[in-house]
Amino acid sequence: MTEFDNFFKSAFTVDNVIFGFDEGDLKVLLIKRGEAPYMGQWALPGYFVYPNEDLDTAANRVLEELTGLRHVYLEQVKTFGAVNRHPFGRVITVAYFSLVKINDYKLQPASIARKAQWHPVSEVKELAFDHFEILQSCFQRLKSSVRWRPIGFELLPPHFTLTELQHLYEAILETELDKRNFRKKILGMDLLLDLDQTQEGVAHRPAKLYRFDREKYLRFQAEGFNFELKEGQRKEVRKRRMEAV
Amino acid sequence: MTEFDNFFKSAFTVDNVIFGFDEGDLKVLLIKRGEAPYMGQWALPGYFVYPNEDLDTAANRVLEELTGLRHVYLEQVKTFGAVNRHPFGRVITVAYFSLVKINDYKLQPASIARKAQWHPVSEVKELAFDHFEILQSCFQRLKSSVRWRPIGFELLPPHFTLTELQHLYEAILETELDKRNFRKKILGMDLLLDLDQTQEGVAHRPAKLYRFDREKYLRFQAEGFNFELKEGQRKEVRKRRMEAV
DNA sequence: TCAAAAGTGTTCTTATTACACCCATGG
DNA sequence: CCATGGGTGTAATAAGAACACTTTTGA
Repeated sequence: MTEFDNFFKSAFTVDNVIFGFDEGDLKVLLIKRGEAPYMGQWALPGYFVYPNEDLDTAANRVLEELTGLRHVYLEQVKTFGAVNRHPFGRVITVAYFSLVKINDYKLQPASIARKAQWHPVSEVKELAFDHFEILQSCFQRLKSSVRWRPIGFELLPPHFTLTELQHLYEAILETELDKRNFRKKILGMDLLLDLDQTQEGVAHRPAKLYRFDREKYLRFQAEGFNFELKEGQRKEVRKRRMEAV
Repeated sequence: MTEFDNFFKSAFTVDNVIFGFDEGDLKVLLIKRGEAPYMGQWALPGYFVYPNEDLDTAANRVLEELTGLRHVYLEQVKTFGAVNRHPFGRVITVAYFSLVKINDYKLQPASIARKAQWHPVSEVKELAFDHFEILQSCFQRLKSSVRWRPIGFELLPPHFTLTELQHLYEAILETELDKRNFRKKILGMDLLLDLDQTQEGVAHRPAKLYRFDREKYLRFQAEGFNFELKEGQRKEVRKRRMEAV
């Protein structure tokens, strides 16, 4: 076993791209680093994985220490391991993204959280380490995941309007969707529960409130359900597709 | 920096699910382990990542040492890091799959390759470490990737018939495709170059040979091309989909 | 009564599916 | 002349895309 000893000198971390949705914008929770390296720069929340800790556990821990949230949607995206990506030595990082209801988020007292702040994804330009690249990868993955699984709901409060849901999809997919077509499709999926309630205190006709019917979704999944939300196609861009059978 | 020293005691490997296509079957290249742990069991080719080596480089190295092949399609899939997955200590592994033209493969003299062998993916039941789980993940990823990018060609010789291509898709997607619909779609994508050649030495009408027009694909990509090959739908299974705009 | 957002149907076009026969070749 | 796989078209159905006006509420 001694022949392998030289390999047991590296470390790995998890980094967590925590997405939230607020004021019509997709946001990401960043931390202002209080220590070297990259002191003073914004970075993704992340930490070393403890020796007795699984990767998913570590990602959940990072999330919980920062936000207090548990049982949140979490997806492993990609591992980044450029040789010199970390000044302390060889450190590879496993990138995750998670989806939180932004109003559930309470700043935790942990020191790491002292300088945490939500940033619109579209406005983030630079981050510590290779975190900007990680953010890009996770955002791309979110875009694609959201079209195949009904995970968008994880970003909304339990009760939401169809317009809120549409704005969420528009923010993630970076496109505009047609209101009538969107509603037709979403309601046609039969995954939203009409709560027979309406918004209150809005200066216009109040919208109906819905919630995601998770139980029904699980049943559909068991039957081979296929959730698919396509990217909006700009009229000018003719799409080439190949679909066999 | 000493506070982190305890973290720099782990290692990471890459494991490579090398897919090939032969005799109508999707195959995976496995190695019979000649040393502990799991001596005598079939395993995925993989090795520790060297301290000065990027992850992709390591995956390519593992592939080249075993097959002699370079410049092969390679895709990172997922990182596996269960605490006790490796008996030597904390070792996480970054799983890749690669696609090779099985006839290009020549067994390399490297000792690691001494017991390498192609196995039909569908017949693999058990592997060393958590490699069976890794194989499953990579196979699922291949299934999904092959529908979105024209990577199937990587598994075929440079010149192929439409029937060969169809069989390849059928093997990967584990479904049957309709010959006429398949051809209509594939040819309609305008990505195959008719070589004005036909098969020779077959006891039936010889099929035309095509090759993948990579240059045209790159041009299409630049223009926002969208390659999409859908899963064949069984008639009995009604598909539920949601597609907005 | 106005502003603001909610809500709603139809038509057109495109893509998918299902399906069966003739063709060219080697043995 | 037969066995084998190659090659082809059309019609029916389903999904996607485009598009504009009425409704409800609070201020």
